[in-house]
This record gives sequence, C-alpha cells and structure tokens, in this order.
Amino acid sequence: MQHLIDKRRRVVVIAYDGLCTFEYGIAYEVFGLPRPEAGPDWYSFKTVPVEAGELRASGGLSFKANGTLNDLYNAGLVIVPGWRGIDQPVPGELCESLRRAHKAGARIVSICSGVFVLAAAGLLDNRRATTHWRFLRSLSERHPTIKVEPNLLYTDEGDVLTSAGSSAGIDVCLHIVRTDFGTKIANSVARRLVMHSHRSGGQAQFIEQPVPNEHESHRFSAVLDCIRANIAASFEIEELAAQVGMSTRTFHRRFLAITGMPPLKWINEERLRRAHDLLETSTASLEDIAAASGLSGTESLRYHFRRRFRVGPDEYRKRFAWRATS
DNA sequence: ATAGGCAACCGCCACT
DNA sequence: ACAGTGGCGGTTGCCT
Repeated sequence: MQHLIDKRRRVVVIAYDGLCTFEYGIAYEVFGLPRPEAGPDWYSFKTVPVEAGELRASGGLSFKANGTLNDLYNAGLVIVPGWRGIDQPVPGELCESLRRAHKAGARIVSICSGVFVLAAAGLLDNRRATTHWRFLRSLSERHPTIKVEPNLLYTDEGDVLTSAGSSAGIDVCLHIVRTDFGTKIANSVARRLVMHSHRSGGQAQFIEQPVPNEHESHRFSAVLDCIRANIAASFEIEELAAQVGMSTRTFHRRFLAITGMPPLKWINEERLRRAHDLLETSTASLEDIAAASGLSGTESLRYHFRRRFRVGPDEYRKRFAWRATS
C-alpha cells in the first residue's frame, strides 16, 4: 500500500528541445519545491529529457536533464509542459513512452500546447480536453474525437488532465495537489504562490476585450466579492443588476463576458465550491453546510454536488477522511 | 419521482 | 453605418 502511494506521488516532467520555460517552471514551482509543511509524503520531482544531449529552452537557455525513461515508467504523475510548437511533430518514441506510463497507472497532465502531445499519443480519444484559447480550433480540427471544452481552465478525466493556456497550468497543478492532499495543503501552496486557490469562471473571461471599462469591471468585481462574502444569502439578478446600474439584460451579457458563465451558474459554482471545502475542513452536518453555502437544503446540495463533482457529498467526505489519514 | 410555478437565460430587434 | 443597450417573449432549469 505504502508503495502505491509513493508511486502516485512521483512526478516526472517531460523536457524537450525548445522547452517552454514558463510551463516547466509552473510544474517545478508546485511539485518540485520542498514543502516541509506538507509532511513527509510530498512529491518527488524528476525531469526526463526525451532527446539526448544538451537541449535548448525558450529565452536562449540551454540545459541538460538527468532523468531517464525508467523514471517515466515508475511515475505517478507525468506532466507535459507545453510543446515546441503545435505544428511540430511529436516523436513516436515519446507517444509510446506516454502510453506505457499511462498503462502503468500514471496520471498524464498537459499544460497549454502540451495537449497536442497527449492527443498524438492517442490518450485523449473520446475524452474531454482543453488548451490555450488560441489553439482550441486547431485541436478540434486535427483531433475530431476529442471533446474540446473551450471554456474551462482545466479538465480532469481521472487519469488524464489537460489545462488551458500558460497560467491555467497553475490551476490544474493546484487541483492535483487538492486531490492528493486536500484543500488545506492546496491552499497553503496557493498562498506561497500568491495565487487564488481556485479561480472562478472559464477562460472566456480572458478572451473578451481585456478590460472593457476600468470603472465597470471594478464595480463588477465588487459585486462578485460581495456575493462570495455573503454566499449564504440569496440573490436576485434584478437587484445585482441595479447595484451595477444596468438593466438585467445588459447585466447578463456583461456578466457572461467577464466571468464566462451566466450569473446564477457562477453563483451556484461558488456555493458548491464552498460546500466542497466545508465537507473537507469541517464536521458540520449536511444541513449546516447547505445553509452556510446558500444552497436551499440537503436535497439541493446532494443533487448539485453529485452533478458537479460526480460523487455524492457523503461519499466524498468518507473518501476524503480515508485519504487524510492514510 | 413527478408536476407546476417562477426566475433565469438568451435570441431577436428596435432604439439610442 | 455601427456599436452597445434594453425590452419582449419563448425556453430552460431550479425549487417546492
């Protein structure tokens, strides 16, 4: 058993000629830095080069990495941090190695254009995936069997995870830490990164005109903060629209443009996120958790929780309790 | 588990 | 002509 857990926490990052330094850095920052506060079971970290000799990285750097393919086959988590170009061929050897690692039980993760490597390896057929918004069209055109999710920061299919552009790699890495170590540890890692532990909304919010209007987006974020701070209360779209001084119709439109989802959907997402955290970090009853997160009751909590996280709240709590003590 | 009521959502279009 | 707004009404989906 101990052996299985150890394997699960062995992280390997793929390095290649033309390495994307930023995406690589994300993986290192989350999984490679020592975290004594997380206990002795924290991840081990290896960089495995897929090409021989001295390699180049973006920014005019060159490097050598000392991992080997054996590290890959014993890994629990394999990260592909971008790729040297979405039109660059993926070596058959790399595809084969990834498939083997996957078959041996590793979770395979892509950041940004790394999704094209996973796709080439056939790991994404008939599964959900996402990537940087600039590459969404190419991804679905070249790989029609992939269920491309244009408006998510990351996807999690259990054994295969993909993330949207650049900094969304931080979101997926934090998500993995949350899955493996729970919300508390994930939050402490996020704090060290000076990063939100969970960002709301999809990537659509970053595609729309960057800052449509300084004043407006300011007032909007005030409303969003207000909702988050009073998540147990109930909200009416009409009132929220009045707060930012626009009609409900325009409010809907602007809300969608800024957060990537309609108002109620966003609010519900926040409620479920809160309930999710409380299930882990407290021993409160489902009634209390529903009330504290603004859901209308335990039926509602159970229904939405299951739809969102694919497990019921009771089962989730049980599962977490097992993991927290193991 | 299902039914009805009511708010949210969103396409359409006329109006600034 | 053009971009953004907001009212209307049909559909969707949440809650009881």
